[in-house]
Parts: sequence; C-alpha cells; structure tokens
Amino acid sequence: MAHLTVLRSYAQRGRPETLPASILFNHTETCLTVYDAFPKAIFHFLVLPRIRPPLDAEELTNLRTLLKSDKKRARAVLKELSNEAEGVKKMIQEEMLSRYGFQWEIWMGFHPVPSMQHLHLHILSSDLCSEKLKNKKHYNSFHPALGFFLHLSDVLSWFEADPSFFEMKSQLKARDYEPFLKDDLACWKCGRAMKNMPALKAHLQTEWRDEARKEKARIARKRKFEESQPSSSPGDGEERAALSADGPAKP
Amino acid sequence: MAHLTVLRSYAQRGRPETLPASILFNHTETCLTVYDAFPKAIFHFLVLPRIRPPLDAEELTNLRTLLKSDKKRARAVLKELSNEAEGVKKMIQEEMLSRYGFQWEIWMGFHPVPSMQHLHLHILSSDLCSEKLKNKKHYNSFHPALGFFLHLSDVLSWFEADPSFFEMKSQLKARDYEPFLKDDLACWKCGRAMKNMPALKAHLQTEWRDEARKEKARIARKRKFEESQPSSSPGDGEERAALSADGPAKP
DNA sequence: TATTCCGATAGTGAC
DNA sequence: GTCACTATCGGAATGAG
Repeated sequence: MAHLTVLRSYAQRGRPETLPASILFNHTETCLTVYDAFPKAIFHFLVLPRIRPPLDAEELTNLRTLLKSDKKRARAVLKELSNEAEGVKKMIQEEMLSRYGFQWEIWMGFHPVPSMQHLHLHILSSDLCSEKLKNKKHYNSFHPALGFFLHLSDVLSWFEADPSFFEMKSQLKARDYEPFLKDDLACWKCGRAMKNMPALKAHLQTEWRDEARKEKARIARKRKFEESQPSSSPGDGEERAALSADGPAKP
Repeated sequence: MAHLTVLRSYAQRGRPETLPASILFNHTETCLTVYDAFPKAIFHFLVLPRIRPPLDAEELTNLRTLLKSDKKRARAVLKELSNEAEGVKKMIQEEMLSRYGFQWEIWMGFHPVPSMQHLHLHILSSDLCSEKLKNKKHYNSFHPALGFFLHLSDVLSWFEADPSFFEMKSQLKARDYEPFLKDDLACWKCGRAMKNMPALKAHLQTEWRDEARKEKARIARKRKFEESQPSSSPGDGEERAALSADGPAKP
C-alpha cells in the first residue's frame, strides 16, 4: 500500500491489535510500531504516536507540526516514542544475536520533511543492506552524519537548549534539508566516495560482512576467555545459546 | 560495426566492389554509396568521396575540412557526390513506387559536425520511420528546416555566393550547431509539438500513412483519367506495372 | 523527503 | 553530431469508497 496517509490510518485505529501481524510489530497505550513496508536495512521499523486526546491528526502530521504545537506536549510525545523505541531496539538486538551471531548499530531518528503523513520515528539497523534501498535519496536520507537524518537523541536535546535554538531547529524547512539528499554518495562508515548506487550497495555489503567477521571473532575470543575462568554469571547461558544459533546470516 | 573510422576504411579501398553487397550499394570512379548501418528512415544511404590523388584522407575528414581546403577541388568533390546522389535518388524513387505504390520526399545533405570520420552525404527518405531513430538527437539532426541538416543544394549555393558568405558558412563550428539538436520535438511536416519520442514516432507513422493514402488516391485518379483517354505513351506501361506491385508496404 | 512507471539525460567504453 | 550499456534524473500517476 503506497498511500500517503496509510500511517495516519494506523495511528487513528481504536484497536490496533486488529491490524495484520505482517504490519503491526508492537503497540502500547500511546504508540504503534509497524514494519516499514519498504525496509532500507535488515531491520527497519516505524514508531507512530497514536491519535488520541488531546493529540489530533494535524498536530501529529510530522515533526514540524508537532514541534510548533505545545512544547510540553510535544516533548511528552517524543518521550513516549523514545520509550517504545528503546524496547524495540532491545528486541532487534536480541534478534541480531540469535539470527546473525553479532550485534551492530541501530539508528533511531526522523526525516525532516517526510512525504507520508503522520509522524514516524525510524528504527533501522546500520547495515543499510536491502533491495528496497534503490537510489541516492533513499541512502542519503538515512546517512547518520549527513544532516538529513535527525537522530532522536538530538531532537530531544533541542528541548533542553536555549528557546531560540529550539525555535531555529523547529523550522524544518524543506529547502534547508533537500540539498543533503543530492550530496555525492559516500560510505557513512569509512567515508569513501562511491561512483554510483550499485558500487555503494556492494560496498555496504562488504562493510557489513567485515563487521560481522570482526565482531564474531571478538565474541569468540571473549567466550573462550570466559570458559577458561572458574565462575560464570546466569546471563552467560542465554548468550551462548543465542550465539550458537546462526540462522540465515549472510556474512 | 560502430567504429568511428569505418567509412574512411571503405573510402580508401582500391577495389570497392570487394565490399559485401550488404554494405555497398553502388560505386563510381569517384564515389561509393553504402547503406547506412543504422537507417533513420525507410531509405537511408551514405555517399562517400573515394580517397585518391590529389584528395587525401585528412581533406575528406568532414565537410569543414573539405571546405577549408582548395575551393575548386572542394566544389568538384561536392559535384561528384551530387551526381552520384542524383542517380541513387532515382533508384530510390523507383523502389518507392514499386514497393510502396507512391513516392515521397528524399533529402540529401550533410551533418555539420559528424562524429564518424570521412565526409558522408546522407540520402534519406522523409518518412523518418525507423526503429533506429531512437532519440531527439537522431531526429533533430535530420529535421529539414531546423538548421542542423545542411541540404546539398544549399551547400553548393555557398560557392556561388560572396566569398565572405562562403567563409562564414564554412566555419561549421560545433557550438553553432549543437543547440539545434536540443530543440523541442516538433513534426517537420505539420509543425505540431511532440511531448516525447514515442509520441513523435507514432505521429511520423501517421503522417506517412496519410501521405501514402492521399498520394495513392491521386495516382489512382490520374490513372483512371488516362485510361479514359484514347492514346498512351510508352512509359505508361512501366508505371502501371510498378503501381500494381504493392510489396510489403505498411501504409 | 511513499513507490512505480516511463522517458529523457549523462557518462562510458568500444578496438 | 557513431552505437549500446548503465545509471541517474525528472515528471506523473497512484487509492479508496
């Protein structure tokens, strides 16, 4: 479903649990977490604030509309999204370990000028390995240091800064952010310039495989060291069990 | 063979008759006529001046190099191309009649700044209906009134004009002609603007079919009139025979 | 900054 | 203004009741 208001339709549901399991991942009193229909990484979720009094659909249209509404209410909404996101992040980390044998970065943040209506917090893994990641706009919109992707922690920090700084950041003008999406392609991890998308995608695969190899070796060393020690903590058993299940990992 | 010097290799052959019949259409002491390897119309030939003393390959590289060499020799070369082209044109006209039942325009002219080396006079039919005509550059380069396509008769007339005019025209600077190739698409025949190449190509087909219909009706009326007359000339028999053979005509 | 489809545009490599 | 290949860029439609 490629409709521009599909997220809003989810967010205004009185009974989100009636959504198909292929769409809904988790929900609370205040938030829904759905699978991104076109995931740009191995893990990619969206956390949506539910529409409920005193929050209306207009206020929750996007980050800009939220930030220009009541500041305390806005912060509360973001905190609720953050709470839900932290839980989702933990579930992703467990899944990383059980399915791929290691853990890698998870990013949480907003797009300044989204096309789809209704505020959505992206939670995605840093591999950016996905068939759905097809063009420069896709990639640059998630590049963690380019300027387009607004990390949740940064957005929350705006509330603690000077009100004039908050006002400035809250503008979120399309013309201020659009240029980032046209920046030259470069690996977010090593900084190397990439000629085109196929080259970038191949490189991202390599980066992720390299990280997998190094992390798995590190974990193996750690395990060997711990096995050579006389005592063990209760958590170790789980960790070893998770590590032994390798699943459909590519790296 | 899409090589940039293939025409020169033909033109410097001592025995052009050894060229494959799929390449060589006709030849004289001074000229070769070859099939355009990527015809942009139903009929599309190239007439090449043969390389022979005192003409060298450099002088015959393109129209600009020829025109800036000895003026009388240049005119002689163009006259030889013209003579050969007139013969080829007559053969095309006969083929039009025998295969398609009517005749339509045939254009003869040069491109000001060709990529392929060796002067070549284009002879092509005005339908511009061909799978090989794929983009705006192709089309605009043969548009008969845009300015890029240099009609042979016009080029020959430069020799009769004031020497300063000849000098001006002989410049043939790429930058003076390149803009024509980017002009908006418009039908050369009716002037209508065309949104894109598929629309233009469909329209060109329509134009040609319309012309075929009208010309065939005109010819049929003429024949009926002549049949109603008591006398006939010896040529009429041939013409009727040609008209009756309809061949693989599309229109 | 939703995707997908279509088409134009740009760079390259060819031997 | 050689072609053919790859990739990018640019606009338009898109669904649902």
